[in-house]
Amino acid sequence: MADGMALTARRKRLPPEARREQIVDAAVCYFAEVGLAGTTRDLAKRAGITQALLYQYFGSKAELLEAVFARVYLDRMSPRWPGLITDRSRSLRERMLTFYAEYTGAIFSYEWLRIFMAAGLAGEALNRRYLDHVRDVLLAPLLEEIRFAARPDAQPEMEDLWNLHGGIIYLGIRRHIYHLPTPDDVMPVIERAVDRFLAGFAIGH
Amino acid sequence: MADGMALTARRKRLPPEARREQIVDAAVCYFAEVGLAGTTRDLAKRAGITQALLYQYFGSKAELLEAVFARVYLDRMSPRWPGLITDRSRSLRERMLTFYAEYTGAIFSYEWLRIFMAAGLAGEALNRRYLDHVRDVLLAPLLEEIRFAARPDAQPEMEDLWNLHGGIIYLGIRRHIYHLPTPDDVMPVIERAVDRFLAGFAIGH
DNA sequence: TCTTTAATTGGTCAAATGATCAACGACGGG
DNA sequence: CCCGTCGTTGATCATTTGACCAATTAAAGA
Repeated sequence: MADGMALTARRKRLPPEARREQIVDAAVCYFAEVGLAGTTRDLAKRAGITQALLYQYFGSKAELLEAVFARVYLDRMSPRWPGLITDRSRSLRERMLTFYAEYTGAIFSYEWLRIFMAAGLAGEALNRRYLDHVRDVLLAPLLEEIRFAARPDAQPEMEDLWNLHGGIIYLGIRRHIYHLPTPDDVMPVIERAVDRFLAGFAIGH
Repeated sequence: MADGMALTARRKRLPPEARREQIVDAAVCYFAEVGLAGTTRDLAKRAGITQALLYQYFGSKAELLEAVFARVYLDRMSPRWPGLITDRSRSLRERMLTFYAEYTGAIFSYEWLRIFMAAGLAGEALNRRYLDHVRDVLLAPLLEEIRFAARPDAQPEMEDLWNLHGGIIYLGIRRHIYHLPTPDDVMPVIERAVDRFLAGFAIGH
């Protein structure tokens, strides 16, 4: 019946840039779901193109995965965060809550968490570079701010900050890696965690 | 020269149970390193046996992986922990520190963490069952204990406990999944985290 | 020592997979 | 309306991989 309609949908011609975008989009979704060992054929089928076309835009599967990594990580690290963290015109608590609201808003996605974890297991250097960046650009300044606000006899270490950070990230891991039920709104949990953390270093609101 | 010696080493005949054990041991190590998509041939090579021999002991790769999961998870959940957690003759802080010392001692291994994470990504139901067990048998009783000790106006929720738990587990993830440097001794970090947590609910030592 | 048992192996098959290429055909320019 | 460009496709190749089986041989019992 609708045969004519369905058949006319085949062989759509796209400008290279648009096609490339479409492939990377589909690849992000596909590899997040089935893991980095997913096949180029399944990916092509899901993207509605032929497998051969993938190799028109990417020289190899590894090259395609590079594009996937770039897409997933790029622009998910807001350049505003370092400035936000060190803005002493706002209370430290307020800064931390705003930061973690935006940060979890950026990375608590099915695609990001699963591809990041898969890349970690695969030994991709990308993860270490990313987390080094998190430590140097976000956590280190934040540690400075907390130390500045904390009593001299209760100074936190970087490991304490990783502990706070990990407790928050673990929420996303439970949700997207293990498929366990988690609160729809993560902010109340994060708020309490930040409050406990700051109180632990004798920092009031 | 040493040819005779080297050649006599080939084709060692083992009793089935011992050979099976050896295969599972090698498989745990191998799959933890390369991921669950590792090949039976590489595994066999590493185990010093032929690939065909794997199929003498396991009907399929999936069945072998089942044995790997069983090996990794079995007996890593001590039956002593529930009793330890609810033993009110000891201080809550002491119980929590003892528990997390033993718990991290049990699961902070390269093999456990990586296979557990890979299984989670692969969608194995095992992970959910394991974490449900952790919640029901360990965290739920622990939550009861903390609520008992906490002030009525500062009662923790399960999500707060997951937050503490996650912050601790994240240490192992950084170490074994992301290969990032972490403290050799995790207990000082855990001790401070537990202390902040308890203080947050107005529980003294 | 001889026989029997079964643990182990080399060889092989079928399917899956990454990668390649000649040919097709949709689109824009003349 | 025709033509040339190039995005796209179907077919195909070389490996890899899970799985299987007949032949081999180490080890135990008579």
